[in-house]
Amino acid sequence: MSPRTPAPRSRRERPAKPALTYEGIVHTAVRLMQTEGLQRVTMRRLAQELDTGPASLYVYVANTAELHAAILEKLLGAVDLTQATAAGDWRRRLVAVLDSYTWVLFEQPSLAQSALVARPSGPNYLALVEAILALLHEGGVPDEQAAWAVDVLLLVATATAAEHSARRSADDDAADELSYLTAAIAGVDPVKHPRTSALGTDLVSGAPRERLTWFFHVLINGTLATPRRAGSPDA
Amino acid sequence: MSPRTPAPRSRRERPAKPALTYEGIVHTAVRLMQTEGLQRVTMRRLAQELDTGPASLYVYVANTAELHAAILEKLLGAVDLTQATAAGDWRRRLVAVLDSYTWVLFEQPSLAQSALVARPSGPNYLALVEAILALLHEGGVPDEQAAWAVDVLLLVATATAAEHSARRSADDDAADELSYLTAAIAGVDPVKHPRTSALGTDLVSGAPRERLTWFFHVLINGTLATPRRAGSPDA
DNA sequence: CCATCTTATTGAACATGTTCGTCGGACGGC
DNA sequence: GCCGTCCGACGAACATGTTCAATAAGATGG
Repeated sequence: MSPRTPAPRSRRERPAKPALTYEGIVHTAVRLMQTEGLQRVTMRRLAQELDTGPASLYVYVANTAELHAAILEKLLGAVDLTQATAAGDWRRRLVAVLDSYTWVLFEQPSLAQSALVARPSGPNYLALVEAILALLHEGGVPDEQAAWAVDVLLLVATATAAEHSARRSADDDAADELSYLTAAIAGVDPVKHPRTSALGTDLVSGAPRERLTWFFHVLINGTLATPRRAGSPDA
Repeated sequence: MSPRTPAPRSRRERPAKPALTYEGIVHTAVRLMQTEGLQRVTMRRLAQELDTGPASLYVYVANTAELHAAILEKLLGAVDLTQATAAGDWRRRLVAVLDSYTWVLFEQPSLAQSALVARPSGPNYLALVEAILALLHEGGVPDEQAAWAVDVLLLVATATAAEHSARRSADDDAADELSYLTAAIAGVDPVKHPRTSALGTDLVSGAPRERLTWFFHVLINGTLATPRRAGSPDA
């Protein structure tokens, strides 16, 4: 807005600046993301927006990953948790909640990446955990298993989204198949790697979301079938 | 080796330089990692080691993540795949292979993080995939499900390791419990979040490796119980 | 044997994350 | 009301990833 910073005099002697706050920083970061895109939400750009220097932010935020995790936490407010208390099959409702979570992540895959190393722990995240735990409880999953199940469920969802943070080629859809993996599988030696060769492109095929839904069902079924102490139910 | 670059004259007019190669770059990167630690394996440091500029590396490697993924691929040579063809319960052997994989990752968690966004696709990785597929086949897992199961299995292992790339506090073991999550769970409202409150510290307890082993069993059992088309076996 | 073209290479530049020593104001004790 | 202490804020600095236009070397064609 300012047609070039009016006076380059030291910020130190500005009269009344609204004093930095964690909440203020995160709020500004979210707004910046919505207006200019996530890749513009850098420490420096954010500091500029707050009319200060980058170093000042480090008093409230440990690093960029934590900042991004804080943004994600805010975005998690958009996750639809109404299914948690709705009627119907609990599995379907649980998958619905997880799907809603992944919608948010797939919009901003690089946030998912940050969330892996600096997990959010704000109210929206806790509400999500609570909803999943309630659904698992409703499904008769023992507490011990539910505590870890919620972990894997969110881990798989988050990691799957994070995987897509590299794929960018926005225009050409055919280009996303140029992955080295696809090429490597195609040129594999059928003698040394019979199974890989037999499955071929099945290994890399399938829409991401379809896969993820299957993953969720695997985890739910597996949780029901796997007590904490013994490794497998029939071993 | 050179006791301080003898002559700082332009590299351009050096006589015979061994010509950059992808293999050479990765080999040097691995050596550098073993001698100086992973955090020293930067584009600039690596270029310096190869007596060239950083830009030259980008002809062979797309970015740092891909470089790190290439390093991991080399390290995967240490994964013990002998269990794949051994005798005994296939589940136990499958978990043994996956455990061996995670040992490598837990040594260098930040490599796991890179591997999430830029998956390795070299011979060692393919051998690992082949081994897992063979074991799933031996267990009677249908091909369609096996193709996706190998994906989740490796995803969970990799993501779990990546989660640990932040935890650093090498000396004080008690400090790793200062995670915001733990605090958030402790101070949760029992009325709004009954399930979370009930489980309490169970949500964050458990040795990482014990958890991961349980995850593996969940995935194996779940894969056996979850066909590709229908969501759940009893729905 | 020379002209031309392709391609790897490179130096320089820019934006970023993060740290450090210092400074200034606010707050509490007297 | 004064002073000393403490802590947040800040400017500057350094290392990093990544891009780009220019250049040299080798291949190709005549």
